[in-house]
Amino acid sequence: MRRTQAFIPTSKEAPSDAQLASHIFLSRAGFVTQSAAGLYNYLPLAKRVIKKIENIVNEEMTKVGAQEVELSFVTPADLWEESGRIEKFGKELLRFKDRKDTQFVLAPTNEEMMVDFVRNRITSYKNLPVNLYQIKTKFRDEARPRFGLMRGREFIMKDGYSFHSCSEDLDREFDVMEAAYKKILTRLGLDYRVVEADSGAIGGSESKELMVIADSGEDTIAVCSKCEYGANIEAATRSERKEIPEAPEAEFNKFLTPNIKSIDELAGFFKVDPYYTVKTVAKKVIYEDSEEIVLFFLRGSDNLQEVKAVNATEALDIVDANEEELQALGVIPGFIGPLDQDKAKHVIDSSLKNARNMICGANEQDYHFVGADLSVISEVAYFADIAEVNAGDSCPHCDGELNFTKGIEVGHIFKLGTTYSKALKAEFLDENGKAQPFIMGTYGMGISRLVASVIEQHHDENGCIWTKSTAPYMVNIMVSNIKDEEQIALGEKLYSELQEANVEVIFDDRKERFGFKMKDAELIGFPYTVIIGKELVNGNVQVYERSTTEKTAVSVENILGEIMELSNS
RNA sequence: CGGGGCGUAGCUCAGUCUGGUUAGAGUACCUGGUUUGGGACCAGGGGGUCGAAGGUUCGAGUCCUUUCGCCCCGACCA
Repeated sequence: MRRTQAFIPTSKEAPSDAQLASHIFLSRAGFVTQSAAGLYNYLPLAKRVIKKIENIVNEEMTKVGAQEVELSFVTPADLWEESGRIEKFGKELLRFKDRKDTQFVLAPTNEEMMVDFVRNRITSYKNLPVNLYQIKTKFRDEARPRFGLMRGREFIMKDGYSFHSCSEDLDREFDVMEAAYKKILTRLGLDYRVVEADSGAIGGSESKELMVIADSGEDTIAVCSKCEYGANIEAATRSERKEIPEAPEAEFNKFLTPNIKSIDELAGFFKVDPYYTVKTVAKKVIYEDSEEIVLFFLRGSDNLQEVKAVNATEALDIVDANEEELQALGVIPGFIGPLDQDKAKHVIDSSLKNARNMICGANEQDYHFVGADLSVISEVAYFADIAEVNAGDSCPHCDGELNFTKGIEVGHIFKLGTTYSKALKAEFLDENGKAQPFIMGTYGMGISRLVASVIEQHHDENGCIWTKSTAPYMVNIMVSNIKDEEQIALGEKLYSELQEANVEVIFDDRKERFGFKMKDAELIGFPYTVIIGKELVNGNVQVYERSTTEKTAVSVENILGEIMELSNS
């Protein structure tokens, strides 16, 4: 491509609302433009990058036997009613009617569609397993899209679905997909981590997320300092605390604690480690057709992990409870405790099972219990892991400690089981001629988010630094002085030679000065720029490497070979 | 959903509080010239229903009402 003919509108200034490096540089360098909140247009450079990523995904999927298909973007709403997800997905599902007044949704993911696609077409265990995927636009009407391509409402996602006749085969495929996803991210040149995850709105049992490590990531992940363990904070677990603070010694007693409501105040008042206090978090728990106040009890040293709380209560969502709701219930904020708790349904964190020497609310204005022994309710109360792990907690798998880091979720793989096949009555006949629901897995990867992730991980103050596998063009030929006929002639020659050799090359033949064109090349981030300029009098050109910002002189005779070598390495 | 901010040239913004010729700057763009190793300079030029609708006024970018759009913060520890 000749730069004079390319549609690459670069600019010095980013949109005022751009915050992230990827958003700023992808806008400035002429990759994307915004059309509305969370909606972006892809310019030619972005389209090239997307195709590169898609090709790598396709190659790796083909290697493991997954087959590419394409489902309609507009999907009948009744499939979503059939699975029950039309409620669960809520407003994120964009719904509309066609001219015949039939309800449709824009697909945010395609479990239902894919199950419908195979049901009654694959009917025998002999035709299993099968793994089908597509790479296509998805739409989720997010309450608050942000960060450019990172969290758009419309985005490109690879979504894959596998169908199995037994769970062992699903386990096998799950591992195959994990390995394939890792391969893809490695090929893209990304630093990532595979972590255990919550299954969220999709449903299912085991799931893992592929996280690109970046400070700007929206997810917090806990990673072990010693072993491979990593988990999204929503799902992270820990082993029992090893260094336990010295326990306060006190007989069971009710203590006057006027206006002592927070954990800080309580621990300070009794001069104990918050570990020995019981924290109460009151939430309103929302179910499909009802809601109620639930009290969550934790150690004072822990925080409630809301996703775990949602799972423990099997709720659709949980929101804060307000004072009035608590008063209506008859509980006394600040002095709520788990002992003799009969006012509200409650969940107790498993770290409190059989806990002794605890200080907790006495369910009475201005009173707390000291020396409480929770083993008395261990038989009757509902315990669950609802605590968020803290930095420094012990790894659940080894003796390392957990540290926090930020990640961008670019992939998520699930063992779905029969959730959808049962709901949609998608069955096959097994060896005994008996009808069984498909056992499913689902595997997502955010293609447009990967574009942004590459830049989040690879940029400097001057712009993008594309990895070789993602670069829109491998080489940029830059003629320093467009009036120098010798320079132009060499540029033209090299340009056609590289094209001939199938190197993706752009030829900056614009009538601009050296600095202008260099800044532009740095902003866009081509891996290599061949500078044809002042060194030419010595028979040399220079190769500028974007990732190191170093310029190396190469003789005119050797430049073609040098570039071929660099672009293939 | 709750709270806040902003809509003026392709882009980044000033002007709005305190209404008053023809609405500005930088940048980008076009023409000509100079320059040619880090977004250079000189001269000339094109580009605006001031988000939209309604109202107040002799007069509205500016004041009032409505509305649309975009962005940010929040959705936690009893």
